[in-house]
Amino acid sequence: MVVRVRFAPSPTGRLHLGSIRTALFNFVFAKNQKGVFILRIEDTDKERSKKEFVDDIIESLKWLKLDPDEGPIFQSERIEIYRKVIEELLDKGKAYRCFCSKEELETKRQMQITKGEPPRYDGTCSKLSKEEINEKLSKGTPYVIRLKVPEQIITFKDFLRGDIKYDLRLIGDFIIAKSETEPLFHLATPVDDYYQGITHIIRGAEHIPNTPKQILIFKAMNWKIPVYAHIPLILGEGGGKLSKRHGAKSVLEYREEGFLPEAIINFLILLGWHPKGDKEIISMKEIIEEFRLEDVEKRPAIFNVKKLLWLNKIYLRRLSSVEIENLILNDPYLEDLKIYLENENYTKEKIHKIIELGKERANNIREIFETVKFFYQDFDYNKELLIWKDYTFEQIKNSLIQVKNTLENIPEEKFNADYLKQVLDTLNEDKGLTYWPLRVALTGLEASPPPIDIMLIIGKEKTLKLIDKAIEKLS
RNA sequence: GGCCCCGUCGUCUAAGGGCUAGGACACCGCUCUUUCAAGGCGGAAAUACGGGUUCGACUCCCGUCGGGGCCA
Repeated sequence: MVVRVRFAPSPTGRLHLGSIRTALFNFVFAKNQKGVFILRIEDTDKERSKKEFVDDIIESLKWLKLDPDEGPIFQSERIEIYRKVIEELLDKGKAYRCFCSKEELETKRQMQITKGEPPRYDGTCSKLSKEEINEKLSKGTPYVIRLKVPEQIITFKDFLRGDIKYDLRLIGDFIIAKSETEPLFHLATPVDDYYQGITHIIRGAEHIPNTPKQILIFKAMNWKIPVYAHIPLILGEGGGKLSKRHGAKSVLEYREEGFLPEAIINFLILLGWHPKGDKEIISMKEIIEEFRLEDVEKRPAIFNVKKLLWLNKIYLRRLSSVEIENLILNDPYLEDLKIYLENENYTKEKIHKIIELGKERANNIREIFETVKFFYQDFDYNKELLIWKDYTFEQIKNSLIQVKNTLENIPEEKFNADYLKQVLDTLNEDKGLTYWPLRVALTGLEASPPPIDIMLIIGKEKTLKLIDKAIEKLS
């Protein structure tokens, strides 16, 4: 039998890392099993579902290369299917219309709470005769549709956790639809899972308590129950489910910040699963080969940004400057960085070198240019910054003058890394006296790439100008 | 509050009756170095607690505590 799994988000907000991880586990399992990965958009809540969030979901999956084999399938387009199921459930007496008003229900609920009973529907309308129902219908009394829930303990198997028991008496006859054409989550989901031939339901652990309700629909319709596997939640750094409220960023925000999809995938798969051995860096290809659903961790994992940063840095350093350039050129989310690639002061070759220098010091693509901004804009600094160790302004100034004179005498054809190093290294016993003020003069920063690399990019003329500026500051 | 899930370094995890409880991120130190980053070397750091079962428990069972989720 072919494995079929689905990722079924509601388009009610931007997709964050917690959700996309569910998609990733589904995707990886499907590919490992040579199965089918389906995208289903659960948009039955018309109030909260938005087109922009549907686009966000699709774009996020695309960026991370988690493309669905089927879908997107929209629940909002399948109302007719749910209607048929609801009618069948009503016909078979597995579900019934409930005409109780909100006020009635609330009073009953309060009474149950006072008595210390679990608040649940008491089943009044399940006892209505055909005549009573027809009468209420003809009067246009508003109603909802409830499922008849047997008074028993249900046991279902979770692929990761084993048997989970649930006392159905705590649920009561719950509402499965607001009307024949307005199905609720607990109806639409199992109906779709059945009709879309889903074999394995891999979803977040927050759905464990929902599972008995959905299984009841399967049972009422006499359908084969799929395998359920509830993967652990990702918790925010302060504890608590990862959510927008906890400051969880959306997938596409990470994209905007210049994170690499490979790093995000690598990071997320390691939250709850790990390959054999001590491997930390793993490609999608390897994940697909090695993934075993049964090896997935049960305990919730706390989201740790530092590790994501580390992984991203590793993937970033693997890219050549040309690859980084192409990423920027082809990603509309990084469009504003193009100005750095098209700067007329530098040749293509020099821009590649700038990227190379920035890349070593950056966590993500955007940071590359932050660390080498001095190549692109005028800068200023306090003259105190020029001071190396305990040297005086006078000594620093002399050092800079010495450097300047030396550089001035170097012919253009000898202005290369090896020669510059050879000459500058011998100027002072304490190399810091040469390089620190020079570096500050060239960058205005206390932390930057090495001065020789910078000089080769900006050229002799600009270098001398910047040194002059520093000398002037000290005069 | 009721029900459910989960408990190994700060974090992600490895070991599923016998190990000096391993790795990675982060942290600290040393090294390299003009600075930063990266690299190299080293360090500190965990089986929540209490009872069982067993010759032997991080591992199995029970309880407590703690964290999380769902419903209200």
